[in-house]
Amino acid sequence: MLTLNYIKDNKEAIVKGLKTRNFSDEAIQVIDQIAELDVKRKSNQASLDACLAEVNLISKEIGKLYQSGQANEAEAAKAKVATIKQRSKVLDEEQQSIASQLDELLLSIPNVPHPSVPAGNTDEDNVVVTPWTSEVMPLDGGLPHWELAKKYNLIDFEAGVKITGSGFPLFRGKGARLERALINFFLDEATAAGYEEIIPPLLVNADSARATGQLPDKEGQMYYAEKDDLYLIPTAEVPVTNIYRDVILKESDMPIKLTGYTPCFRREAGSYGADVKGLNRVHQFDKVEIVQISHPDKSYQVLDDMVEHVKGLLAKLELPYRILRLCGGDLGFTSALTFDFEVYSAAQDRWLEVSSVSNFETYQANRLKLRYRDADGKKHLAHTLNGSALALARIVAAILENNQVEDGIKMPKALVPYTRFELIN
RNA sequence: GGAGGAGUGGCAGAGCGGUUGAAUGCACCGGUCUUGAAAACCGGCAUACCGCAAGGUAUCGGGGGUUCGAAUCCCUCCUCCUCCGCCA
Repeated sequence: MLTLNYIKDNKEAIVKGLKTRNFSDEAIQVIDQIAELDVKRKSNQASLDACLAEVNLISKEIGKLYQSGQANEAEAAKAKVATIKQRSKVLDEEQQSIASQLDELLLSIPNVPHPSVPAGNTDEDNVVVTPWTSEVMPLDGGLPHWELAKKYNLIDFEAGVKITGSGFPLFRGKGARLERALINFFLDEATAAGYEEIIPPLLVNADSARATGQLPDKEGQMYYAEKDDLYLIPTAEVPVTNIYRDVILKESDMPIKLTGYTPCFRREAGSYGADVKGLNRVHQFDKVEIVQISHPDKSYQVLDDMVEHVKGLLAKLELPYRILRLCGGDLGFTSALTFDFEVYSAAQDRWLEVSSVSNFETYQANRLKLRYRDADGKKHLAHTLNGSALALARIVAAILENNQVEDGIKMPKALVPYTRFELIN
């Protein structure tokens, strides 16, 4: 969330940002409500502090009175404290109510979009920044991946349905091998680019989910283990970024570069039909995530680096892709600027989102309480960024569909050392 | 799962109802001394909020309670350690 000070000092910028996100004028009034509540909060806190100070002072006197045997005077002082405490109790309740109202309002404000974020309502309005990049042109048509999966016995969707339910694919044989090859390939590439590999827990507590912004606004997206009050991670971003929750870094610690492979779990209630066919949208998928914690001055350079990294992966996989700059309406709640990567699927004649690379600036860091100390010893919020490098299920779909040759499916060269086979047939 | 023990500042570690936001040591920063360094000595050194400041308030694993007053007593949750049980 945004900090109170930022909101007070940058009202214009926030209002403009909320408009980019298509917030209504009524919704934008929260900014003023927050400012008013904050004034109330300060004056109430001052009164409360004064009360408590008085109680503390008298209590010390009572101690001295008892020690010097002046019990009567002490009793009188106690009575005085009792009246003050009645007042302080009221003030305290008031303060707690103000704090929770303020918190609720603060949580309702999304991140301020970067100036380069285009206006727009839906994914139709996203701006294509890299139109088409591929050395190989895909075949026209061909079979969609769910048919290829069946033909070559790579993915058994029915078995997944029986074992768990719809949206839980079961990979087998060369399909499983391809999945594992991709995971290893992505991790090796990230490691070569200087990212430290992490294997995090797959369940997280509410504090962690809140810190990266999944709670409260995306609660319904996560699987929840009620008995233990834990959430299945929707992305490695959650556990990996939370490593640095409540941490004060040295300036020289940054940038911190982390990568992690995890399965990702998403409830994704709602949509049915062609959009969710096969691997297009599943409840469990594998993903290699890259995360960076950056100095605020460098974060946009870091974002560019991460975009370049993802470009490199897609180039090595010889997949045709385009990059989109997300418009205000499609931008994630916590993000300031996001680039989506989409891979073209000839068989389905559509673009599949395979990566999303974002700069959250201080928005996550504020919830995380992730700060660094500058040369003068002053503390500032760091910037956090992350991106998929890459999301597996759809990449598998794209590789299968785009590499159909007469006698099977040809693996991209870069992947062969990992798959140890060149052809699926 | 059962039985015990423990959680205090960056680390180690005292305090176990009153002037303790917290002794002491180490680490760290500044200074004196020195040609320089070490040693020695002097000073500084938690976080958040409010305040121009002086200063005030809160925080001794989290939450709640008792009390005029809680790091200290009670309840509860969490974490760690030891032993037993179970187990990939």
